[in-house]
Amino acid sequence: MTTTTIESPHPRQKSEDKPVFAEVVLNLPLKGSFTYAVPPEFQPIVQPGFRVFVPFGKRKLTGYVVALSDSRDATFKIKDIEDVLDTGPVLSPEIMSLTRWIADYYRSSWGEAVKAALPAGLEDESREILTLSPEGLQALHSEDLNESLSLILKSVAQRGQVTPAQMRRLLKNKFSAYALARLKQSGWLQSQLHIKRSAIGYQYEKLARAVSPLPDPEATEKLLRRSPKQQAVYALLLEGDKTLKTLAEQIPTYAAPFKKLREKGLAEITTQKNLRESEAVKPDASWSPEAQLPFTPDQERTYKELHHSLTQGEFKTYLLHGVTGSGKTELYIRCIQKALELKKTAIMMVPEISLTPQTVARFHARFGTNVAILHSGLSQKERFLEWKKIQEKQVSIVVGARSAIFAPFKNLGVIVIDEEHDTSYKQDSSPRYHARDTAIIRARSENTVVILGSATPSLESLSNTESGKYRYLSLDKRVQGRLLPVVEIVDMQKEKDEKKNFTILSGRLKAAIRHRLDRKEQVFLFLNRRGTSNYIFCKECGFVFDCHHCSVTLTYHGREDLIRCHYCNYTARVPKTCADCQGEVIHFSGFGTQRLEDEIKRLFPEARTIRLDRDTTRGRSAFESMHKLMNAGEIDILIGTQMITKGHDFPNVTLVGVVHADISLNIPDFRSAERSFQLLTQVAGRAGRGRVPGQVVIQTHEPEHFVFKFVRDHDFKNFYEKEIGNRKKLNYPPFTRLAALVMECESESIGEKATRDLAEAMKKFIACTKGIEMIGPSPAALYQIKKKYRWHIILRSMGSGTLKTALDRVATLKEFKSPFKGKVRISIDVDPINIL
DNA sequence: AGCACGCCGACT
DNA sequence: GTCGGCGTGCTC
Repeated sequence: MTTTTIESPHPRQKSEDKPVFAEVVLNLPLKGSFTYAVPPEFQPIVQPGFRVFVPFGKRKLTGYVVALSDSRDATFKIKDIEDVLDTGPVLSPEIMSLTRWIADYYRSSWGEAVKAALPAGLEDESREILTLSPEGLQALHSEDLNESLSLILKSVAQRGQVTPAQMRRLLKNKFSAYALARLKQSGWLQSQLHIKRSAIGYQYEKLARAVSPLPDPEATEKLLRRSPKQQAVYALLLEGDKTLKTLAEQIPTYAAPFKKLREKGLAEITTQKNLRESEAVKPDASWSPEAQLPFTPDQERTYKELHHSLTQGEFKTYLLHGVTGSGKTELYIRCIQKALELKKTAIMMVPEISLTPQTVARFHARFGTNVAILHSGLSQKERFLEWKKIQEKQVSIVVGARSAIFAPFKNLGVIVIDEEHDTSYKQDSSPRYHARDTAIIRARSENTVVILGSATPSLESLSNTESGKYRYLSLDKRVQGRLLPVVEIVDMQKEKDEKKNFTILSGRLKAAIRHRLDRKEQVFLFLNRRGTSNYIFCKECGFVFDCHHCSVTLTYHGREDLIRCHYCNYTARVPKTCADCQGEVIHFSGFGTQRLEDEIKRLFPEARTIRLDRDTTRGRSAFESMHKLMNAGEIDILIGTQMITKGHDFPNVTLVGVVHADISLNIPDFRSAERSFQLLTQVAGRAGRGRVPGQVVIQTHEPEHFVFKFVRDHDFKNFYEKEIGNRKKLNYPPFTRLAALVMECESESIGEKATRDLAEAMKKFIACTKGIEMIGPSPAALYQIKKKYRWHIILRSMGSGTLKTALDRVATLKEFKSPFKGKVRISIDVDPINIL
């Protein structure tokens, strides 16, 4: 379909007397929609869900039509929609209501939420392009100009054309908007509005055509008399414009004669813009679906229940709790198969880092070309094409990370969320939505089954099974009777005191590595590098200082020599001795995978060692080659961060070493124990998935911490009981709801003042509002990120309703709306997953 | 978010 | 008196 043959699936009745207005939302942090008039030529076309190009202030932007109406508020002047960018709605009613919920719940604008739901790069924008006029050029050489004027003129002269944004970047603080305005006024600079059309949604095609008006037949005859080939081509063009492709099909040797025709001025080439079409998915003839794996009785029992809900087509959320290797994926696949049998569609979500070629291959093996894949490794164009496959119903399944929840499916049958506890499901920029919770909202309005799967469910989800919101299902046996790994905890404090071993590796872990190397088995060493802030602990007993009110590890501030709670701002001098045993206290300073690698190479020079983390891994190809090497047995020791703990299956890894478990344990966050349990269980699950039972060695300075006991015993149930008790005692989620206000500012003093002012203003009404509480303000745990200082204020309430009311109130405060000359940025994170 | 307008101190 | 910084308010 080209832009010239616009059709609407539901042509709207065109009425002469009633003007049509469109409510348009924009990808700007602006609440509310804007009303535009729909010019008559667009009236039969435009529907809610269409993208339109609209003038907005001095700019032109892509907007999304959310509603049509025939009346309007007469309080402002109304502009016309300038262009319609689609031939059909890109937003279904389902996605529109989902994005509206996101905007409302996570406090972004509707347009921002819509932007998150569509593949990136679709938006057209206008931008201003500046060029130098002849007078300007002359002035640059002859006139006596001040610095800011001449700098601007020079920058334009140098590059031919510049956008204001480029100029700002070029001249930094020497740039003056005022000077630019004057230059434009004087006519020395010319400004033009260029519309930058997104290349993603369109494709351009070369078109051959006869030059019109046609020269008189006699002249043409004369020109072509002696060249039958040219005549043939020309005759074809007279029938109508031809793409070069069709021309080639009809006359394979068209090129030379066509060139002659152009030289003779009879033909020309133009470019036509078409809406990009996705290539039809070609069924792979050689492909046949891989056989189903037989179910264990456990799986069979679980499936029976899921099957029931699937065939009922009801909204129901299941939490599938199954240890690593218990066959969750096979269950997901069967449920998806069931949905397809029912002529429905399916969304399969996995954490970004689990979306490995292995995972993808598994789905391709079972569903062939019926699967679209959405992951961050795709280019914008590839991503758009995958999205288009879904939109055009060429596929019925999507496998993808967070944004797959917006897959434009109709008739959704099941949404699977694997590793539901994974924190990557929460987007960390606006709109800060949680894909799991968004999935449940979507499922509710589309009567769909949701399956949340995890070996280590989040406390939130598990407590939802207790309240009856979710249905709990468990798979507690590993398929083929595989054994759970044997977990040992090594006390690194003792290692130092008793064995005088001050290196990274304990004697126990070294011996274990040696043993595995001798047996030609593989070793995986895990080091969590997300230990950004320093903490204080006792050298003698390993006691870590934490806040009594918040149960959050206190962070050490070297500059002021203080320790501080990043929730409630409790501050204290660094204690001289340990509160527990009077021992000497020191502060933690970390080491990374690089140092671990050096150490390993020194200790085991003969072993083939590879390190995989953000520094050594660029792109997915590094993963793939690592994977091949591992499975070919070309690597003995793999050193890595969290990146390699998911979605990879290494059957010959029999030893997993967690080098420094304390890092995740002491992240100043109330969820650090839960995180650590999940992480350690996950990492341990990497050991011994083949025939050989696995061994796990965890090194820590706090062997007494309750998390380790439960990790060692593979005891999720009791971990949950213990941790949920802690949460209840301290009033944390899932017993309460949180929202974090995050202030960011380049100036420390201004930011501090703005934060204090906002907190004061909030205190006034929080104090007299029931069921809501303010924690902080305090400097953020990550106090400085990219030259910006950060603070936060946490709001805690009993229910999400109270929280919403309070946030609505906050949004009206002038301290929130215009925080200090616009230098301070305030964002709201509802249901924050990392308060750092 | 971006952009214009308008107020005020600083200096050719 | 102009220049240029910066806060304020608006965008259908």
